[in-house]
Amino acid sequence: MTEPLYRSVYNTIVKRIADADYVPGSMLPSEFDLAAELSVSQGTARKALIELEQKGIVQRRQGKGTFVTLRTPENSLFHFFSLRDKNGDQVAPQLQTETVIIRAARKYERALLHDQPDKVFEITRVRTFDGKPLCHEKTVVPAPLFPGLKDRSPLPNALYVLFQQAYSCIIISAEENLKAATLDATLASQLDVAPGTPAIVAQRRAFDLKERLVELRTSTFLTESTSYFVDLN
Amino acid sequence: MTEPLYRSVYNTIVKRIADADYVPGSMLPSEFDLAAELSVSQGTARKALIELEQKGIVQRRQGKGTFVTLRTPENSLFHFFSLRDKNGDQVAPQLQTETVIIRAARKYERALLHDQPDKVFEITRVRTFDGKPLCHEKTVVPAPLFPGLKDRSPLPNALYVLFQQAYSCIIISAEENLKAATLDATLASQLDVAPGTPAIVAQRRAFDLKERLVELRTSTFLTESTSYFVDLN
DNA sequence: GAGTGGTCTAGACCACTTT
DNA sequence: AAGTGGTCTAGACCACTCC
Repeated sequence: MTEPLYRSVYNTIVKRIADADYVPGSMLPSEFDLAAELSVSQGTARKALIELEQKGIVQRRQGKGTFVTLRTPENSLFHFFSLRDKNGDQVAPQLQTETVIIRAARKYERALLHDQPDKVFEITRVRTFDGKPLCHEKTVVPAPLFPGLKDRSPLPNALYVLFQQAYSCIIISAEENLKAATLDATLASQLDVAPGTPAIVAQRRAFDLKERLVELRTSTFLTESTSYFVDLN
Repeated sequence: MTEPLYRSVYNTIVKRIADADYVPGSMLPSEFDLAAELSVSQGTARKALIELEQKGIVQRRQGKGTFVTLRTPENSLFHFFSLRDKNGDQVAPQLQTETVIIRAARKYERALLHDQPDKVFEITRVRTFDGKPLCHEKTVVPAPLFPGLKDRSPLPNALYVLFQQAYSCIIISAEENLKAATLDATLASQLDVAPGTPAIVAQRRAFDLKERLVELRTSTFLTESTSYFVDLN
């Protein structure tokens, strides 16, 4: 075996979460119990748990236990919505409008998304902040992964909370590619600004616990009173 | 003592790097030697070293040793320049023009920068990629921290390499706030595009090993053939 | 072969949370 | 008081690098 022991412990726990043996918000067995069950030392179980915490898959709290990360509107925002206001505080936008349709996947969507879906849901939303439109989002997800999604509209503000609670799909990480653009007439009118207003356009790819690409999202942000925050390390 | 032992080991090592007892590129004492010297167990020294590696301050290589991170043009680019081309590959821009001046610090610069400098160096550069202008950067650093900087012009492509080698100032982390804008006539002509072209404007704050804010930078990126990549975790 | 970091163990004690 | 994770120790053996 070239694979370290703690890695197999890690993988075992990931599998159990993916299989809903351990559900979000619940407590994992203690380090001692996990170690005994998997026939490793407590230190080895601990190392696996620490890596799981660093990946954001579990959360550890001294005196309480280790818990499967529960996506809440708050932490979902914190991890996956990077706009800050002029004071550097996180922006909490409101949902204004939403449309959900099901349609055939475009060729590139089929090629990229998990399991090469023939059909996808397309969720289009406009969010506001301080009473003014702030961003336009077009989210595309594989239809087979989220049966009945359309019937749930209006969807909650934080999609990833729904994905986790209703579909056991836990979003762990995402990448965005940003470009600058000027708004065309259509988008400008939806965001209630003049055509030609500059905006940041973000192309997102989001991955779940099994490292499957389960979402493509195009967000268009106005940056007059907010900015997109990036931490470089 | 509320501070854990490994943290004081960590701080001791950071201090030694800041004081140039350990210089970039050189090997630290082994875990065993550090532990003996500081009267802790090997495991505790190890924990400090692992944290230093996660912060990017040292690099560990099995069989070889632990080394103080050396900023090279390559890794400096990798960590602090997030533009990707259409294939998702890192963009390596060339330097086109550069001006360095020394001037009085503006009020907000004096308030933000380390040690509230009265004078600052302002470095203005245009970078190209594939033969075309790609970005305009205005970098402001405290003059007292970088004596004689102006006389070194033309500065190397990667400023942080110079900061480290010539001034023992090791940049560890940075934050950027991004906005979208349309270029005014001046910037547009410098980047050889039409006025009104959309661009991403990034306001950077860079911090060194001692967590001092030592640089303010405003970068203006064209995003026609590149995009600004962000990893969300 | 000698020296380095990487993995793994077994045990101790501390700090925090809940009952 | 009991149970959790957090720190710390002391030791073993493995994998990799260099001479």
